[in-house]
Amino acid sequence: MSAGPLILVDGTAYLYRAFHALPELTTIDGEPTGAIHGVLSMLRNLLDEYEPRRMAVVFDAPGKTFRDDLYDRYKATRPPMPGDLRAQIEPLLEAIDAMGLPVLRIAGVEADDVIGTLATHASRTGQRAVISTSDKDMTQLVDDLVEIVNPASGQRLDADGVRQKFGVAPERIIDYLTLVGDTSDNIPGVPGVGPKTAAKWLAEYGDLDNLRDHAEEIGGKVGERFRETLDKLPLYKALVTIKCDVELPADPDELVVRPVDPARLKPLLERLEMRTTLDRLLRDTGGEVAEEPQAERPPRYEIVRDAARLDHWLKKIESAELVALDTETTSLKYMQAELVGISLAVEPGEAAYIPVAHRYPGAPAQLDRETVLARFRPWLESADRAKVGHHLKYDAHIFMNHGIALAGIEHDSMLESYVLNSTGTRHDMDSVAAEYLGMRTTKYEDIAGKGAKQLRFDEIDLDTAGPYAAEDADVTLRLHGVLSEKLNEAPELAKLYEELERPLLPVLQKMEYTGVMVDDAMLAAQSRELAESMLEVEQAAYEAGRGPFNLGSPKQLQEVLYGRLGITARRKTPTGQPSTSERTLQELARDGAELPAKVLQYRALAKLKSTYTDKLPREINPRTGRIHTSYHQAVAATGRLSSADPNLQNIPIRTPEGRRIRQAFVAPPGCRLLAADYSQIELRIMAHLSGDDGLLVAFSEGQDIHRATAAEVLGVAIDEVSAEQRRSAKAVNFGLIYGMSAFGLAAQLGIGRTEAQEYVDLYFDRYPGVKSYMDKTRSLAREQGYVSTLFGRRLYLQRINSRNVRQRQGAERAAINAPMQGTAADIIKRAMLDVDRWLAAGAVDGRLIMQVHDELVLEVAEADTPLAAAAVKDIMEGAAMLDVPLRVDIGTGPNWDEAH
DNA sequence: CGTCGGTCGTAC
DNA sequence: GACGTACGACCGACGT
Repeated sequence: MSAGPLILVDGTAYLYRAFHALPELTTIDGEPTGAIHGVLSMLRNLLDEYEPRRMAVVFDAPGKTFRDDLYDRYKATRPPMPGDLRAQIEPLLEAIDAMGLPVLRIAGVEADDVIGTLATHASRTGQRAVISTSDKDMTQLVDDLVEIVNPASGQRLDADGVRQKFGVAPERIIDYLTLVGDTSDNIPGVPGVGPKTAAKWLAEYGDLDNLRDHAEEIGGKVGERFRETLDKLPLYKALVTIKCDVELPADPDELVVRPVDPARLKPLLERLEMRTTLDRLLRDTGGEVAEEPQAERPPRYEIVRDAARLDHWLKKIESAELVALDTETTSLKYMQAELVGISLAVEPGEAAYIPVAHRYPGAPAQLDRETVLARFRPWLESADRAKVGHHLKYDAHIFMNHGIALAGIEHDSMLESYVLNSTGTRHDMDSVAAEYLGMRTTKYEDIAGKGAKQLRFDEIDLDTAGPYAAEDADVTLRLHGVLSEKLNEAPELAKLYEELERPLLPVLQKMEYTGVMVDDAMLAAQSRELAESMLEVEQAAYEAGRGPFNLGSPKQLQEVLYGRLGITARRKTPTGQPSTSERTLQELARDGAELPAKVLQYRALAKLKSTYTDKLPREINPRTGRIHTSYHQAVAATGRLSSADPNLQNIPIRTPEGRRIRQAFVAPPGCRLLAADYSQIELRIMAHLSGDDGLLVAFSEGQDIHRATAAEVLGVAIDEVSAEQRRSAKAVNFGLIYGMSAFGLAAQLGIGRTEAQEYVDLYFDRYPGVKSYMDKTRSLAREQGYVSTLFGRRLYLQRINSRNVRQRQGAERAAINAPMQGTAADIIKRAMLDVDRWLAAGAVDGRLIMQVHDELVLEVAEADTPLAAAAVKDIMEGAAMLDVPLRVDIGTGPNWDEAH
């Protein structure tokens, strides 16, 4: 057998420790995962520490053991296993097995016994073993070759350690435990005898047998007790003795650590929302990950550093049908990134990296960046030379930074992956390659390090950087091969990709590059005002809270509120803590509590300041004086865009104080901002998709939809609907879009649950088409596992048939919402393409600058504003032909606030 | 001193 | 016992 000890893990002890030591965790759908997290993390530490070749993770089997037969009170004081823990066992075992670690669970005995048997076997055959457990009973197994390590402290116990800790040798631990007993197993031992006495007696008399023979010699009360317990001692001894001759299902020598099985581990840990753990496990095992059978020869990656080879590759790409293209740069921030190198691949397994700006001590000579770009320019700017990339929007930005307008963006494998299945995987290249090629690609972190000492790409050694960079192009080409084939098998999706997502890419690139002008002086002034207000509110809060504390800390607030002030908690967070959420505070404030009101004010101010007025000025590019967000095109499950760095899709509007921030989004001199937003687009889509007559009529007659709903459902005349009634109807309308329950509606409106249910019933009674549409959507989702938008975009719902009620209901709500949210996303994307095309035709001087889900913002030359407003309205309203009209509200102004 | 999960809050 | 989709700030625990 090999070197290195056999590692024996007390899985049951791990499990309980993880469950009790860690906060409760659940997935978004409520599946408990805390213990799984804990156990996997402990296992990972163990693997890091020992890098074992042989190992067993041992768990108690469910059901009775021989000890229960011996002693009917065995473990009788132990509460039954909590349901939240029990539920985690099966997935945990599955995960450990998928990690390649042998799992043992043998009926009729406990984990201790299996471990005892294995440790004894190891020791007898001259092998070392390490037992990882926090259970002191196991110390009886320690000998010259077997030691124990505590998973929490990392403390190791060999025979000497046991002697030090317990005052007896490992061979005497059984006797020791017999005397002392074990409360957790409900073994009383000798009353009055604790660790000290037991150790003293054993030191004096050697072992338990000899001690019994001299029972009469022991004086005092404790001697009496000992003599009273004598007849029970054999039973106790049998109970504390670990059984070392368990019949094992397999040869202990077969407990070999296997490679991780990503195909099993990935879906499981993704379901459990343990992506970080997953990434670590896959990374840790590195080369040991089960390899897909290597089809062809190893890839050939070339680093191009001279003119002759550059010519060679230029010729190659000129004649190639499709070329995979990737750039390496100095930064992820596209507006400040500079080109460091270009990667190309023309056929799978054959790629080149052309470094142009690696700068580190001893860097070899490279081709000059300007020369290379000049040579590449015609090809890069040619619409006839087809390129494929992974996230080419970024590369387009980089070339733009060097004055090159990338054209011929034929394919983007990130968008292909997104259209195929928006939720099955993340869409970064490493994830997509793992998913569709079964490949573990080199990650940036792998070559650049991470954290503060992460290198910029131009600082990375060419011998390291070259193969990585070339691999990116190679993998992109291979991915496109697989993904385009899959897309062609689903014509609806292919169309969506070809006609919507792919053409949108350059439109977004232009929007980002243009950016939006922001008045930083105005934001700075707002920051100062906010700071003043915060100071006032803060003082008032300290007074109300009877002393200062960190207003930004929910935890401290919780202590002050429910501790110091003794307010009764009326709400709990999902983790069982008394809640300090806005809702809760609002309720408390309404009841007259002073502190909650102040905290709410403070929070609102702090949010505005830190997230917006402080943050946005820092995001202004000094070169352009503008903010350049990133629109993520492959993130949202429903097909929406998202915006980040900074997020321009959550700029406040609802409150007057927040709304002021929009005044800082301005048009440059000579221009106006034009904001155009779809009115009630999701409800209109609901009307269209459901075909409900009542809704269709209401919309085609141009009625105020919430008012119309209130009138219809409550049976009042449309001009007699009160504000309160309209508010309720609005909540119902929005609730429907979100797949709401009566419970949720009740919470939203602050009414009783039955009342809410009556409202919902009444609604469905009046709008039967909506009811049947919802039912149909749910059943369709169950049957096919996905739902579709009007334009064929699919959203797969992994959990739609889950046995877990909460998970399933969550998926059902997503199923209801996705067609409406997704169709709206499709429509505005179509509108963006149309508006862009119209702008490109040059009738007006204007640019698209923002998209906020149902709103487009343009910057237009002052003189062109009326024309642009009319045209944009027409284009957007005509972006889709539904059974109800699309309505667009248009506004213009010097800033975003006034354009509404 | 960074990372990460939890909680909260902004938008549509 | 949660009405959908996002991004991101802050806190506090934890690991280096």
